[in-house]
Amino acid sequence: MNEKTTIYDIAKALNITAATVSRALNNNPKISEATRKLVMETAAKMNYKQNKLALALKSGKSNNVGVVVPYIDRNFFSAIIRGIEEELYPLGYHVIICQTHELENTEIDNINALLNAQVDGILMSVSKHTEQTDHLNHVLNKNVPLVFFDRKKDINGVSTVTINDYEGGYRATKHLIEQGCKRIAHISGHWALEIYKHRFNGYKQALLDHGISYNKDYVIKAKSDISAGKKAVEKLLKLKNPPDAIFSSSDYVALGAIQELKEHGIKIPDDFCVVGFSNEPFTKFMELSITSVDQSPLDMGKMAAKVFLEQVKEANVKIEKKVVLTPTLKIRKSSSKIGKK
Amino acid sequence: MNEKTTIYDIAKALNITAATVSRALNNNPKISEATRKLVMETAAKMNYKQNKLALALKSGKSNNVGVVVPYIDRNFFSAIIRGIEEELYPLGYHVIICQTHELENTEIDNINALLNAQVDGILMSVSKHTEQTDHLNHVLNKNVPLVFFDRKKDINGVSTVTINDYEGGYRATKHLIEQGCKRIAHISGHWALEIYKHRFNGYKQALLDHGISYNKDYVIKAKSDISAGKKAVEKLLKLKNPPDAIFSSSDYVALGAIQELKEHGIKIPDDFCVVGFSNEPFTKFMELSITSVDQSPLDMGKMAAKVFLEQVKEANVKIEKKVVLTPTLKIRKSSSKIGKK
DNA sequence: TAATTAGATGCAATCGATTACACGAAACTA
DNA sequence: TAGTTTCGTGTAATCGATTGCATCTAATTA
Repeated sequence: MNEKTTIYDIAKALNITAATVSRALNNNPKISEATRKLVMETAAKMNYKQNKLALALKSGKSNNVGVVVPYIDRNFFSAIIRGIEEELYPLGYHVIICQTHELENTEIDNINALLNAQVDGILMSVSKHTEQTDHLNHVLNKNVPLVFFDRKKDINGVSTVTINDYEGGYRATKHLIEQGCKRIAHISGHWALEIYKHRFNGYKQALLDHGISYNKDYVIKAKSDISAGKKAVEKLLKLKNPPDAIFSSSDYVALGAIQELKEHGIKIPDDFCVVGFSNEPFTKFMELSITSVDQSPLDMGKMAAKVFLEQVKEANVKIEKKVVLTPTLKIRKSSSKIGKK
Repeated sequence: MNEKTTIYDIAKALNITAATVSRALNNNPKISEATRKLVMETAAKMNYKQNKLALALKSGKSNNVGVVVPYIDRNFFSAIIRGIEEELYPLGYHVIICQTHELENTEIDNINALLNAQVDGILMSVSKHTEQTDHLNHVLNKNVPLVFFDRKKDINGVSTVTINDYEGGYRATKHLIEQGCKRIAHISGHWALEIYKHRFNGYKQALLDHGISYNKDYVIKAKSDISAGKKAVEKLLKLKNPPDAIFSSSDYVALGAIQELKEHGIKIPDDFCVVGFSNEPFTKFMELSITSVDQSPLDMGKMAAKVFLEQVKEANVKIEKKVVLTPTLKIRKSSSKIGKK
């Protein structure tokens, strides 16, 4: 029962041409009302479904977009994907998802695979370890719309959707200062990603703007996981003049830091405040909920999709749009000295 | 610079036929070594990339599989997707993701869209509110391999990958009994999903097997969110003889329950034990970490992919495979009366 | 009534790759 | 040397839908 109805089957059944069937189904005005109705009914009766592949081959449009992220099972990225999907699905697009695992080669493979699959566009967050840009230029040469979100490379003609990481760092730090913290440390990430530089810059500027001098010893670069957070705290506590607060560029690091601080019997937020970054779901769920910078990933995804759609619309014009979203500070217990009940 | 090389371009450049080029690229033994080499080199030079759409149309295989889940941004599902991807990517498949938001109509739309896109198979977890099965039978009629994971419908000829929910419920409950809990309540989910029935059955049987009588008042059906957990606890605590433990079919409900219990000044795990289900990441991160039943979503995804691949391989034979994975109980603080340090 | 025109449909090429079949030339067999 | 293989390529159809151009009929116009 391999039921597969094509326009030829319909044509044969009605003793007309496939061309006529095609026109009728597409509401071409050249077709008589009678024929159109007849074709429509027969198509429904025969359970006809348009073969998108044939259409794609003919039109050169696959109605698929590729989304490339480091990991799919991180809330931040899956929420972005969800945003993209919500925006694109109603328009008939499908989303093909790839993960790079932060590997440059995997990223290159993915991009090539997506191009072979004739996707109509690629939305991506570049991998931490990507240095080359040949594969990205290749996308542009093929005239396939490319949009970066969150993590970007500076390539001419590519639109980006990011958050203002500087502002995020600034606000988080300012908040800690307002809580009365005097010696604020910062745990950063891999500086190959400029997002971490920006967060650091915001941190530094907030200190200076409030008359606090910047102390190099208070800044640590670390991986984005719990154990890195623990190690960082160990190191910080050994300083002559240990800090009384941490602004971390990662929620996982913030969590590890908190765990380690507790081990040392340090009371949070009374004696030590902690702020994370990303607003991962768990930060809210903890008994000692963690203050964090929200990146509104859902909006970021939607915005990236919209930028892509604009590019599709204006295929002739070269658009280079830079959308910067403003992050929000979610203040929770881990940094709420003031106004504690 | 719209560089798009086809086999015809290569053919023209070498003054041979596209057929020969195609054969050379596919290592057809009928082609002379000299020609093959020449074609290969020219293809590389001209930056040729096979058009998968044309191939798909010709072969009837798109090398895309559809994955349908209720939500993409729940760890359980995104981890499954990751598992599927890891298994299928190396074989050249791409994954097209759809979410139903638990809506039957959206599910139907998604399935139809995937069929139109000529996917080679559909892997799915059915929506909570799906009652019809027409759209699913339609998939089978088109001879498109269908695999259910986690949530299934009983349809003849469809393979499934699930966990043994009964066993999960049984082990969780047995564990609570071993901790000395006497009055164990159970918070279940929407019984339209048989997974919840099975977990309940496991719970009930564990009680009976250990000489504890089953008390209907201890069982509450609730949605899978935090507030539902709070409400359920409120209700349970009002009973004449309130319970001293909860086995919840959801981690979110377990979390809500714990929050509410704390509000009532009840000490966990000393006076009350709680076990959740799904092993969501946050259960591990809490200071009072939550015991939970792990469903190994990564393995589930991989297994679903493998079952799909088998079906593709044996396209002529009808395979109906039922894989049941055994869940693991992750014992954490929320239920560790014994052996507490 | 003859000529023009609008309306509806058919014809055939196209998108890019694959492949059964045909064919010519070289090599081998008897 | 005539007959048979073998080898390497070319020819053309195919997958399903779209579309510019040609064609035919019927209706309108002069």
